[in-house]
Amino acid sequence: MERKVRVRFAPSPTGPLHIGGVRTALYNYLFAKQNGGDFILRIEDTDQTRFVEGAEDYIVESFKWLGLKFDEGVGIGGEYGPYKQSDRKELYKKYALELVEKGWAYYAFDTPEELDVLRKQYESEKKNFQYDCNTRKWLRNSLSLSKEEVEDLLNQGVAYVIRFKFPENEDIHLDDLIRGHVKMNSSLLDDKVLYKSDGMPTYHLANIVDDHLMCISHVIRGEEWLPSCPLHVMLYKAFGWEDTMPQFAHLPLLLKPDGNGKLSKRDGDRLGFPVFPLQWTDPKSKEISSGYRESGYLPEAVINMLALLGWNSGTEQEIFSLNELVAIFSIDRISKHGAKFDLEKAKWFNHQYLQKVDDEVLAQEFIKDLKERNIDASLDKVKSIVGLVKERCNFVKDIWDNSDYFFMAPESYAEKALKKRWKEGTSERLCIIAERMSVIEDNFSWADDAEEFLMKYISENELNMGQIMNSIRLAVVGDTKGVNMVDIMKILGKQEIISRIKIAAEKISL
RNA sequence: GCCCCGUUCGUCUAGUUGGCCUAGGACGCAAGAUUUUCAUUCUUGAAAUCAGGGGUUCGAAUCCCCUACGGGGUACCA
Repeated sequence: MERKVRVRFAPSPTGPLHIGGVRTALYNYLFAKQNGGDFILRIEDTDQTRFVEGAEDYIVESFKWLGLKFDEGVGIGGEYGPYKQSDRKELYKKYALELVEKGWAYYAFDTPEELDVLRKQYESEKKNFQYDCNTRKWLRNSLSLSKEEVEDLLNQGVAYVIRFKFPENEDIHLDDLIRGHVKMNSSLLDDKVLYKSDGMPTYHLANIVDDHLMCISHVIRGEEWLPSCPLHVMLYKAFGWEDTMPQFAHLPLLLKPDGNGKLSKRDGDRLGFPVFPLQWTDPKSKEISSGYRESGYLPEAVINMLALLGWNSGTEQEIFSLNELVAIFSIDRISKHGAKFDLEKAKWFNHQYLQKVDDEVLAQEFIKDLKERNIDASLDKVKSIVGLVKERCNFVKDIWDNSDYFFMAPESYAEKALKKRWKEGTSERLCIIAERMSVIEDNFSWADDAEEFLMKYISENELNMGQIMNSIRLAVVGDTKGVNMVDIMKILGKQEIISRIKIAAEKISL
């Protein structure tokens, strides 16, 4: 029977949400929506020592910004709650005990310190210590100790953990939606702790219990879980839940743009791009990590960029809206190898999306930048300026560099441009032009009339256009950059243009 | 060390049932065109002996084996 598709994104609130995590969530979302399924947010906070203040809110806020909506979960609710594992704490012990009873798990009384000593000792002999089918025979657990001894220890309240008991020499098979068939031998696997001495389950137990209880149909998660997947498969078997075991899909990781290893927080700071969706301030160190949102990325661009990092549609289309992605996404087109993050391409995506944003929206954003520079300008004016310059921008914050001359007269003139554009006689000629232009009637067609006049002036004096227009541009803009000269004249107006020309003619002497 | 996963232009990738691949696209890069400037845009180009070596086959990027390299895991972290 076809099961309803239900997937979950299950971060642990140990800090800001990593961009790789966002991609995992995105793929879950796309898969769920494509199949008319549910997308669930579960918070996995079973490690109390790593809890970070504000991380949970950060996660919720991030998805809000990205526009990925959960159907169920923390902050939303749903029939299968609670969705935070610390709120489900009481539930897990029963399942751990069930496994002990069935002979799939056992109590272990070894302290972390004791195990640490063993690990070090093995290491010094260039061997690897593992709590497994061989070593458990002589370690302190309910398999090696007598029933009475175990009961005594339990009654005395001695700290214990519950470990999974891997059968000896058994091949464990799993079919991964991305990797295909994977086989591992149980003798190589260690008896993972399922239930910790602090009364909390580990990831492995909580994950399987919750996925089962929440009727999860597909587990789409990072590749770092692939090695422990055989344990998860065995847990389903041990509980007798094989029939409803979810299908697994292990995603390749996001890698550093340079060098090796997976993308980390440090790389972002080092290479100048965000690794987190939103800016994050570490509550303890107060260290600030940049976010996509604060860096000026549009959520749609981030989504699109992430979707194409390790997946492609098989067509040559690269720009996709969320809904288009939902329609066309497929797990079997996810690549198997890690992907290096590409900052340039990320910028390109943002450029594409910035062009689609309405001029008025852009203008409103840009007005905030202007206010910070103590510049007041009408929305209408800013709107037309934005319309002219946005195609040269990747981000809203680029607008200023491409339009500053609309808001202030040049204070200096670019040296290189001067050398190239300002020849002997230029100043004198511009004086004449300014005089003649001041006669032109100052109405809505002023700029066009001015252009017409300039053309005539150029041909009458047998000059070439570049000489004149470029020197005017230099006078008005202060550099060789800028949009079409007539458009600049239109927006700046007659008085301002003439004044800037006169000032330049005066200031610049060769 | 051991286990698992991977390896096509600098980067993201197409290539999925071997032949239409003299390996395609995108980002970036270079050149040219347009723009009187800068940028955009457009066109063209450079860029992968398909990690290397062995097989299988009439034929392999595509199948098999080995090696190398990369990634992940190896916690009472997730």
